[in-house]
Amino acid sequence: MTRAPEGGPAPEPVPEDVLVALADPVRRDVLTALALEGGATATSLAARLPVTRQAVAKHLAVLGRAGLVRARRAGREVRYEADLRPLRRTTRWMDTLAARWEERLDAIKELSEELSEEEGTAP
Amino acid sequence: MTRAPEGGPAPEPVPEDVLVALADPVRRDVLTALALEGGATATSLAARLPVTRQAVAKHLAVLGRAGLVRARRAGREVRYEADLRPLRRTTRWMDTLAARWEERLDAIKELSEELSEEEGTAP
DNA sequence: CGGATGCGCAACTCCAAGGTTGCACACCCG
DNA sequence: CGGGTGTGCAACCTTGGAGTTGCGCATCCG
Repeated sequence: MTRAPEGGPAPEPVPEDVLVALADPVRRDVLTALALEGGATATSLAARLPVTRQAVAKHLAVLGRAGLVRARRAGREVRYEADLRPLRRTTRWMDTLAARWEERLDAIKELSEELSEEEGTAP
Repeated sequence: MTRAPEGGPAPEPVPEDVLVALADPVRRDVLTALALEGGATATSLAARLPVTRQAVAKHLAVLGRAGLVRARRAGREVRYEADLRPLRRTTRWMDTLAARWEERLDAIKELSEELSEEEGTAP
């Protein structure tokens, strides 16, 4: 689930959501377990984590909102699987930002050096 | 400051701290402003943000704990500068994790397909 | 059929993060 | 020297995130 089927305009997961999702240690553990076991239910996850099933369910909802997890109903149980594409997208987003910022910082540094030269390295 | 001078064993900033730091929108704005202007004080940052100077100071402390920001005292004011290296380190860390997980997921998928074949594509 | 088993929803508690105000101290400058 | 400016620290308030318990409903299986 994680969202009502055909309910709203389906807010696309943005990199910010991924950052929020990964900021929590329990959520990281959930995602790790999901990736290592290739899918699990909220109940089975709660068994190997120090929290209750409901807590896990909430974390899965957050991960789902970030697009990192997809739910699949199988009979009476709900199987969750990890989707790592948003993660990749987020790292690329961060790298792009970092590149832009570094470029900017270099430009500023260079500019300030030029100013120092023009003024004869004045104090 | 951001840490007592010669106080403890100096807890090294880990990728988790970076995730926590970047999970907050105000903190992202602070870091952005710092990168675009090449350094600023808590007061000047508070001027262009919808929060008080003290709030900015707390955010700068969090960013500092993640290693994303360094403080430099200049007379009576404290100039903060962005350090993007922890950011780069974090994206690489995340990419490595993603790669490991994807590898694992592929292996599981392949395994389950083999099992299906052995059983004659049973339902 | 009837008891397990698994989920979802709702109400409630708890605490830390984010934010503010107030004040004292250090510093620069006219 | 004295006022203006910039910081740091501490107390305090408020909100939302994280977690739990309790209950009702659906589904599987002996």
